[in-house]
Amino acid sequence: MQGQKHRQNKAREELADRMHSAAIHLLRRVRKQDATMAQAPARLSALSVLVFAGAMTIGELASAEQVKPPTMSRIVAGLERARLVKRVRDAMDGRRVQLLATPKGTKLMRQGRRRRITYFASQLKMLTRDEMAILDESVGILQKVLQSWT
Amino acid sequence: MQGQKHRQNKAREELADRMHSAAIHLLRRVRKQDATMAQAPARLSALSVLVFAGAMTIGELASAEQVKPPTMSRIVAGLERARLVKRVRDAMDGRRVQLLATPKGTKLMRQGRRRRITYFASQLKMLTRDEMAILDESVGILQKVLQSWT
DNA sequence: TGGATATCGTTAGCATAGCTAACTATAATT
DNA sequence: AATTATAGTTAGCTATGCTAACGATATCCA
Repeated sequence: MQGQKHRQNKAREELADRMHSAAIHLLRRVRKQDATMAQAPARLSALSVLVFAGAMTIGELASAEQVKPPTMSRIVAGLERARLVKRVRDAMDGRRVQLLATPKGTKLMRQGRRRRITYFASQLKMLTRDEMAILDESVGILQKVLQSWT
Repeated sequence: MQGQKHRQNKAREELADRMHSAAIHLLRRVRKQDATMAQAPARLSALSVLVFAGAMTIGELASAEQVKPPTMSRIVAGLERARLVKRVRDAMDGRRVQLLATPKGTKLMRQGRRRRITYFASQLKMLTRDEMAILDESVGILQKVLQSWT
């Protein structure tokens, strides 16, 4: 039935719209906590990947961050200047450069993540147990959508 | 009871962490659709507020976008150059400048929003009716959290 | 083997977007 | 009228995204 399909499309689009908007506003809020870390957002995001997923090359990190290589090259240069990561030339392939978070980088990341998450979590105190459960379930659903995204 | 409180805090932090991460990844995906509009993200976001919430001043728009006035001043300059908004001096208070989306701006926004949302919405087709309902409810909860955010 | 081709990363140059400090113009206060 | 407050802009810094062009290294294949 055509009318029903149309209603379903509309429902999906309204939901998509609201989720999109909520995500934007959530990140704007949370981002402000990062100011205490004295590192720009793209750097913190890249460092986070290195700390929590382990060493990788510039190209891999660029791809993980959905950014072009020259952009990642510069982000890494900044992180290196701040002594948060170090480069190690690949012994097998001289073109490749493995990136490693330094102890300083790892420490900063863990502390920062903790601060950001704690801040957001404190805002969730207003929610009931049921509301928390719904949010919890919804994140799982969203993760599934993101994984199979084409 | 202290043990229970601790468990609750931990649950909140884990949830906050997962929501944070999901929001980041969602926006990275959706953002790419905006390329077709030939306007940068901050401009599209500001224009969106003007189109969907109506005319307002630079300061109000800056505050709505959680950005400082000089930043919004420049974003609006770009939108004006592209003839997507126009400025109208406030008759009551000569310091103020009301911003209005032009017909061109309104049209672009509606089309762009449509494209972005349609793209995201198409990814939601894999979900069941129940999963949609959970996401729907969760967005309402998140909106509530954002509204009362301190 | 050695020249062509492919890959990894960097450099250069452009536009956008965030900030603070300092400025202009207008309004409000005293 | 003089002072103070408010709205917006300008100037100048840093950061982040892109493409195009380049150097260095690896790989292919005739």
